[in-house]
Amino acid sequence: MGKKPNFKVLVVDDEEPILELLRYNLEKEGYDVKIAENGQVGVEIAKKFKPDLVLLDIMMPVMDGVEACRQIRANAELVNTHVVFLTARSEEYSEVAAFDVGADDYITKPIKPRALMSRINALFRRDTKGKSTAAQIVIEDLVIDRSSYTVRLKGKEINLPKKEFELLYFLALNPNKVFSRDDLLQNIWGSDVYVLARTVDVHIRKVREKIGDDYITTVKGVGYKFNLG
Amino acid sequence: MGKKPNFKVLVVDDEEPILELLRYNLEKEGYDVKIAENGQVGVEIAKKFKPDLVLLDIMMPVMDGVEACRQIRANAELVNTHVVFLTARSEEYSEVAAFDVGADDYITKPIKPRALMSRINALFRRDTKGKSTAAQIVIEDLVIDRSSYTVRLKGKEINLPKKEFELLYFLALNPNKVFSRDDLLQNIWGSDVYVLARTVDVHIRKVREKIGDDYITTVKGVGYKFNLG
DNA sequence: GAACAGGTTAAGTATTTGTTAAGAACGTAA
DNA sequence: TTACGTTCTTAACAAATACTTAACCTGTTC
Repeated sequence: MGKKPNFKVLVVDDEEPILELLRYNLEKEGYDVKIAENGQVGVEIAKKFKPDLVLLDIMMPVMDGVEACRQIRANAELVNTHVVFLTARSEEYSEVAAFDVGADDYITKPIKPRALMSRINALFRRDTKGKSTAAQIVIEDLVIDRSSYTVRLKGKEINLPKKEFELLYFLALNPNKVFSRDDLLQNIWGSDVYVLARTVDVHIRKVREKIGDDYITTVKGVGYKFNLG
Repeated sequence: MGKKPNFKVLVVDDEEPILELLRYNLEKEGYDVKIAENGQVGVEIAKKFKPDLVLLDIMMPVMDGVEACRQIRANAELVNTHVVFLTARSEEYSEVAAFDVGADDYITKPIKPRALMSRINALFRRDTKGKSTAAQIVIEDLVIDRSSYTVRLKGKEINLPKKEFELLYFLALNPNKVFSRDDLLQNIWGSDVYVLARTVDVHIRKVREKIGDDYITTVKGVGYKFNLG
């Protein structure tokens, strides 16, 4: 289904079935998943993998979750990593310890995949918020409104599909700056999407078809730009 | 993370770990937090701090929660302060007393931070809503009346079930703004309810069935919006 | 004119949404 | 309580529409 923008999740648990359950569900949601069977291995992988989220069982052999969390929190490269504990209902006391060590949330077993996914998605949603996005860009007769996802040209509303809208929005956000097709693919499609550069041309054409040829200029051999002035 | 508009919370409990657990979670949510270890200290701090919410343990040395609540309620400057009791499951008898003394809510230990935060946020949401909530929204032929929970289209009354009404109401309250299915679930269903995003589609369809297709527009790949203008 | 870059078009594929229906959950009244 | 009617959620399939590709066209440069 919906592709997540490259979010990486590390699952650390000593129970094989739980690892598989979580891996399956997370991958289905589009996350990049790695697993570890105890805290020590978990911490090692975390250092290399630099996950955005670690799901950490508390009771584990070799190194328990609380200690693993402490070590993760101690690593400067992992400051932006979320840590969520998985605990059996009985282990209530570790709750306090977990938060002391810097957990972001904790989830009690038995795990309900749907609820878990919902909470994880919410966690990342908060992250992605606050992106620098102008609510509205006004250039001459053109009004590009991100909150309503509409474009108005001389007051007349124009309907743009998602990719076309984002293409126009991105270019207009950086007027007079030329972007190569690859730049545009990176910024609008995302870094993990593989599509041909010429795909951009087709979208550019569709946008021009709707707002006219005046706003977007081709810089031959380089790319496209939105002109202002 | 999410900054709350300066809401102040006072936590009164004699157990250190619980105080810390609550303080940690509340501060993470963006609240301004103070703590007290018994009712007497709690009341004193409350008078100066003027919190928007007091989380009050019932069983405490020096002065118990019920008495503390009574004193808070007796203070004219604290009329708008919410009081929520924290109790062990066994202390059921105090429930009646708690509400008699003017408690707003009642939460049993062991405390689940996630659920607690959810309830607290909901409490404040109700507060802030009061201002931005229109009793009646009138758009062209459509009248949405929150107090009577009814919708009239061209004068004819239409019966909408709760979810459908709230969906329409929420969208109409923020016209022209696109909301993703997840946004809608968060705002209407609540942050602790886990249902599939496609559930929204079904409700949208039912609303459209009743008020026609003109008011709610689909923005493909993004979500839904109520159109105005 | 050959090589190259971009424009344009159309077709196939993929994705998203619409719609329906079944049953779970909920509330209410007997 | 049970029975009933309603509402909510899910799942499945159909329909709509967006996206990507590839092919062909145009114009420019050397």
